[in-house]
Amino acid sequence: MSSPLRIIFAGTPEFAAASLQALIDTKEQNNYDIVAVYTQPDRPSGRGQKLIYSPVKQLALEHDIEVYQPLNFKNEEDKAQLAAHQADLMIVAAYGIILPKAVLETPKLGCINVHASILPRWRGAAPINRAIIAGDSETGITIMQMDVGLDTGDMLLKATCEIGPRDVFSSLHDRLATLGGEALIDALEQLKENKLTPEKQEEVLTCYAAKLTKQEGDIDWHNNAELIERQIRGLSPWPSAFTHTSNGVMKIHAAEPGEQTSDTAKAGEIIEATKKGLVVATGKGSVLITEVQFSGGKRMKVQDALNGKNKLALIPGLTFTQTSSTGQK
RNA sequence: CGCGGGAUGGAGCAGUCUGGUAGCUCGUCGGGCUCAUAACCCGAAGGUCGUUGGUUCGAAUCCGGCUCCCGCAA
Repeated sequence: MSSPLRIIFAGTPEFAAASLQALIDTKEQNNYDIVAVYTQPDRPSGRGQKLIYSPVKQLALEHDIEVYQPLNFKNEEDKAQLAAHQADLMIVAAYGIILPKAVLETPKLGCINVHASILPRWRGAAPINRAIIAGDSETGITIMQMDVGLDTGDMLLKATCEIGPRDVFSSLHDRLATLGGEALIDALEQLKENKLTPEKQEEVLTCYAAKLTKQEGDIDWHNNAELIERQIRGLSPWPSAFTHTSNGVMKIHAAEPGEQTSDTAKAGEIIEATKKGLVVATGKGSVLITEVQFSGGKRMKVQDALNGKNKLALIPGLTFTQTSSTGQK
């Protein structure tokens, strides 16, 4: 084996950290040299005003890898600094910063991206959530050569993964994160041997995974049960599906298709409240809500919620409402 | 100093204002009833009340410091 592959890694959240971890785990045997890690600048987030290090930054620090956090790559200094690493390759995973052409062309082998969907379906920011919400039965990881467009580059390698009927964002995310790391290593090894064949994305099949907004979580109980149930599973734990109860806003973290239906119940009405969960009527069919969270409290099983102070808001016959139907933002 | 809620047996909560025997709904374990059960009946175990200092004859409760958790907002 010749000189090590000089790699720059760029990523921010947990999903990206899994890929970085995979690189770290295999760098000895595969001869990788992770010369720098790029991640978004620390921002005051969370409560208070604490600066939280991104998962990628934390991992990099644990392994004594240099971390860079430029705002963007618009100024020459940042570009020069990037070039100074003399990298062969830059790996980007959920970095969250647009890379201009000049940056993409800086490393000898360019930049490759770990994307959490089977492209060209679900280009963009929230592919995992969108796949669940749309009811896809399969998704996966695409490793691609980046170009100036948003997830439009040529595809190098794909790995698929099923979406189960009970999958919520977090469960699918974790599986994809692991799969992403594996696919990345796989791709790198094949790249070294020149075995990858770039494949163009078929334009007609593309669709974009738009960013999630808080408002999308506001459940319209007039929709049919399947749609609502997917909305709940795809948005948990953030921004999370929610509804209004007699006791304030209630987030809903997990749900399954309901078995019971009622001819008389209005959309949003609680039909049944048992240990198994809350059966709620919708425009068509019902959903079984199994995990909820009230303001100020932790998420909990419906079974537990029925024991405590919020039980009065969960009595059969009461109706959940959507924000827009009651007025106000 | 962004706003606010919270920490009490394994879980969810009450009790705190007005200091004085640790309470509720579940779960767990044992027993009973039943063709059977996630149902019902009887019984039991399980808590230094987040931490620390103070006030008091006496603190879950009043006062001060600290830690952690969560909602909103970003």
